[in-house]
Amino acid sequence: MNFRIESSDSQSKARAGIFTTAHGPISTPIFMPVGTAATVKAVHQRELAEDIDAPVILANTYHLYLRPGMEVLQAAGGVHRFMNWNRNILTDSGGYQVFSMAANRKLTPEGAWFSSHIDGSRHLFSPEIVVEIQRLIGSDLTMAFDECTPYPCDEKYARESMELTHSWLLRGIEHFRNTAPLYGFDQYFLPIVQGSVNRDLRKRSASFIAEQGMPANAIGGLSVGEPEELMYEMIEVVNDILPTNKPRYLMGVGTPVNILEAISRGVDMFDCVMPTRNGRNGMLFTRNGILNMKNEKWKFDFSPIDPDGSSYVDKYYSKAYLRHLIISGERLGAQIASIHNLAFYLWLMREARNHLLKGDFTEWKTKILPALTSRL
RNA sequence: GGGGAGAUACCAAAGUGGCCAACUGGGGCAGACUGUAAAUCUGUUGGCUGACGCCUUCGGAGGUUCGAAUCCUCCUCUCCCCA
Repeated sequence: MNFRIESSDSQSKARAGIFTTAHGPISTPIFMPVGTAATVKAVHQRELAEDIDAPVILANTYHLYLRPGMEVLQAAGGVHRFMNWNRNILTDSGGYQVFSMAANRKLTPEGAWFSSHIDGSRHLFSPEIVVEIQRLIGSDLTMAFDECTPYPCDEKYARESMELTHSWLLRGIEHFRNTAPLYGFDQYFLPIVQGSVNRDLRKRSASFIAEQGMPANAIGGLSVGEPEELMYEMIEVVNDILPTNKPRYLMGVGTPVNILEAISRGVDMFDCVMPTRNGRNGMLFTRNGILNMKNEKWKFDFSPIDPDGSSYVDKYYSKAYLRHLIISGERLGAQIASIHNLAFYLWLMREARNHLLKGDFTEWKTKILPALTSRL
C-alpha cells in the first residue's frame, strides 16, 4: 500500500500522507464513515462518493457474517459489488462486539463464542475464522481479531486481555499469509494495539505490534469511557513506538476535537459512529459549534442549517425544517443530518490536511478548537 | 318529553375518604450517544426552594368529616339510548 508522507508538522507529530489500494487512493488524515451492515445508515453510496467524498468506509465482519451471510457475499462477488461501492472498504473484525456484547459471549484461548443478537444462535469467532470471513467479504483493509479491553479494568485483566489479543494476532497473521484474496485484488491486514490505560502495557503492546511489520497499525481499546486526557496520553505512548512510515489508525474515535488532538499526536486514520448516530438523534457538528436540532430555539429559525457548511444539504434546508423532520421521526431528517455530519467530518480532514501541506496546522488547530466544542 | 353515563394536570386516562401534587401512555422540554444489538436511551413536565418543606389544584358553589379528586346538596356543561 506504500504510505507516503507528504508533509510533517513542525510543532506537533501531525503529518499528511497518502496510500493507495486496489480501490483508490486514501489521503490522510482521513475519517472513515461507519457502515456496519454494508450501509452507512441513512446515506446513499452515491452521496458518500459525490457529496461527502469519502475514499473509504467501514463495514463489520460480525454483522455481515450473521446477515446477509457469507453465501450471499461470496455469490455477490464481495462486498464492493454487493453494495456497489468501488472505493475502499475496511472491515472491523468483530473485536468491538467482543466488548459491546460482553453479556452474550464467552472468551476462550481459541476465540470468542457469541450468541447472535438476531436469533440467539451460537457462533465461534477465532482469529482464523475472522480472516476467512474477511477474505469472503473482500475488504481492502482487514482487522485482526482482538479483545477491545473494557474500561475500567484492573491491571491483571488488562494484561491478560492484551496477551490474548497478541496471541490471536500471531495466529491471524499466519492464517492471513496462508490464504489468498478471492476477488483478484490485494487485501491488507492491520494489527491492533491494546493495553487499556496502562502505559507499560501500551508500550509492550505497541512494540509487539510494530514487530509484526504489517503495512498499517491500529490503536484499539480507547474511547471506551476513560477520561480524554488518558486517551491522549496512551496515543502518545503508543505512537512513540509505532513506525512513523506506516499509517496509524485510531479505532472508534471520535469527536472533532478528539480527532484533531489525535492527528497532532501522529494518528492518520479514524472512524466513529458519532456523525451518523448522533446525527440521527438530532446532533449536528459544524465548524462554528454543536447544535441540538431538537431544541425549541430552532422552531422558527428558517435560516440555512449551516451557512458555512460544505454539503449541499446545508443551504438547501432550514433549521426549522430539519427540526421538524427529526422531532417527527421522519427518515429524511436522519438522512440530512447524517449527510451534513459526514460532510463536515470529511471537510475537517481535508482542511487539516491542507494546513499540514501549507505548514500552519498547529496554528489552525489552536484557532478552530474552541469553536468546535461550543454549543449553538 | 323520558331514561342513562360522565366532567381529573397540555391531551388521553387511572384513582372513588388519609399511603395523592395525583398511576400510566401520548405530547412538550432538556440531556446522553466515540472500531453501531441504537431512526435509541435517560431525566423532567402545578408554583416557590439548594434541600427539608410550604402553597394552590381533580367542572362551579356550598356542606359533612380530624381529614375530600373521592361522601351529600344545588348549579353548569358534555355524551348515549328511547319517544
